[in-house]
Amino acid sequence: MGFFEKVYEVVKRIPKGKVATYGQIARIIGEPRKAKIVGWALHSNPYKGIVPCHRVVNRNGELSGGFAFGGMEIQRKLLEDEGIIFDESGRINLRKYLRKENGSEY
DNA sequence: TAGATGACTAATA
DNA sequence: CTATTAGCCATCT
Repeated sequence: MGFFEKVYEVVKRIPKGKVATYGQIARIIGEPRKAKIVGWALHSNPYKGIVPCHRVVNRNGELSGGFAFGGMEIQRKLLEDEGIIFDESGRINLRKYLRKENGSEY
């Protein structure tokens, strides 16, 4: 299984109402240095509709910014629908929403 | 083959 | 928390 596939698997496992960082995902997979590659995996050709890219944020708790999957506004709306609150700076409370690394089999 | 790029992170101030 | 610097590595040109 390639690195990309692993990324997709992990992202798909993010529970609703929670988020994960790129570094977090990379760590779960077992390659903490490839945080950037995780971003790459999502940017390149994610399984549209299968991988919840909107739940993946950077370590600041901020969303991707540039292109996402239809627009930043949609992304924010989706997260809000899942119960995630954005602060005035357009960021989310990682303390509360960051997903924990449950028993990963990777 | 080499150099530049980027949906990043950790360390430091 | 913000800003800056350096390290990282698969892809692109």
